[in-house]
Amino acid sequence: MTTRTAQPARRLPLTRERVLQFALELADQGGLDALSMRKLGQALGVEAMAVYYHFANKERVLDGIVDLVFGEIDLPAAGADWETAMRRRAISVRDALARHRWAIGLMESRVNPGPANLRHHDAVIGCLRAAGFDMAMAAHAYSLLDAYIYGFALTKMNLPFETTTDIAEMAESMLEPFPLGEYPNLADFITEHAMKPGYDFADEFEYGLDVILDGIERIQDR
Amino acid sequence: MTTRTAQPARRLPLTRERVLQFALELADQGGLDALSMRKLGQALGVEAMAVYYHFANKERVLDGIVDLVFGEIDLPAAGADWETAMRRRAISVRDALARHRWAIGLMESRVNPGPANLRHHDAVIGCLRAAGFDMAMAAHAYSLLDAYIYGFALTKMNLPFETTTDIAEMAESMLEPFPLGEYPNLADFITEHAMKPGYDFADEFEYGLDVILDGIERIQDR
DNA sequence: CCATTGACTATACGGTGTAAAGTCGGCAGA
DNA sequence: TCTGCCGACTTTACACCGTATAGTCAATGG
Repeated sequence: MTTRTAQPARRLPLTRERVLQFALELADQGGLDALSMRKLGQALGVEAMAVYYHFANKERVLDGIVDLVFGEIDLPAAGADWETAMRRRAISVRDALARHRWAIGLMESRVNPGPANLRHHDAVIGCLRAAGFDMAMAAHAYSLLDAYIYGFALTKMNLPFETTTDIAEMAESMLEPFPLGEYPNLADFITEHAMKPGYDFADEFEYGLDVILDGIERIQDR
Repeated sequence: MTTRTAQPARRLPLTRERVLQFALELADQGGLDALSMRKLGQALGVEAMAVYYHFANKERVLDGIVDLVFGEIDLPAAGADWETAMRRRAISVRDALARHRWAIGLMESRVNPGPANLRHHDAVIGCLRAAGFDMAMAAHAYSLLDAYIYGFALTKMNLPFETTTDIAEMAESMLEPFPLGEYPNLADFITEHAMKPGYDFADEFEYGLDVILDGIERIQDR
């Protein structure tokens, strides 16, 4: 009996799936900075270079976890009308980006899109086309919606506050280095609106989304 | 006569302004990767650590060049109606982000906004308020417009093609690893629309912008 | 039994931001 | 004129990063 049988499978072997799973977890917990090849190796119980046996470079790892995020997004349902389908998809993207804030700058810039990514694009275009959009109009609608969705996530991403009192502190520290009254409209906005109880910037998302969907609908109905 | 007078001012002394000017140039020419403290020092004819005498850390340098970009954006004109003022501002932001692609992820995430940044926000809010928007509606409009503007810049930023033939090559290499016909709608979209001569994704910007402005106007008119 | 090979490790290189200490010329006061 | 200070910059060092290259070693097939 060798020591090998005494400790069978003391470590799971590396697979692409296992690597991506741990990479996703690292990024989710500590942002992209926390996802270094060395830390990834350590999390897997392996040297950093072992990952390079399964992935050509770090960029391919990023490709992989971005496609995992795409896989979490609900595809537009086939049965529903385009407007509710697009609305639900938009919220699903927003939610996925909220769960994976590190992904916001990466989702749109993949040179090697994965299958979930392509399937997602295919389904959205298919939904719009099935609803009677011609190609140009489908392009307009898709471009407009995605710019808004990703842009909202981007502007919301690093908001350094969650609560109303956080906003107050933040605003004060931002305006503090400048003469009082230098930015009267901004000051008004903060005191009269952003600091009001019940205000949550995240609520703006659906408001703007509906403005866009209504605008597209009016053009399409003409 | 010393050698000192023979070579007076052989190097300009460092100032915050000069550092930021060179930092901006480095970022414009080679992206954020090209802006390291060592390269910045080298461009200034100085050791990297010299910059730290004028800036607490690299983040403060980034704060500085982001505010230079904000300074390039046209403030909404006071005289014009809100819709043309917002339209011109949006295009001005789009142009500034096109000149400084590296800035796209940074503009919205500054914890220490500079004066140009704050002045910009103040002017936009002031323009909307002067046009009769109440605070909530001004917040809706501003949030919607900026999400779209920055989102469009983000989705357009890393598009790896400029010409129609580039699109064809790109699309082929993207779909090549997958079975033919796996993504029929996407394939249709590319062949029937994106590859048509005269198509330019950048044109989508103003289309979507007008949909949004019209939508806001209709709400405001009610 | 031996050669091969798949999966991983070890080492090294050039890069990063930045803390800490050292240098040095010009200037203020005695 | 000498002295001590101090602003502006340099030197050195550390811990990290992605990754090229070479080495190790158990399992496997002939």
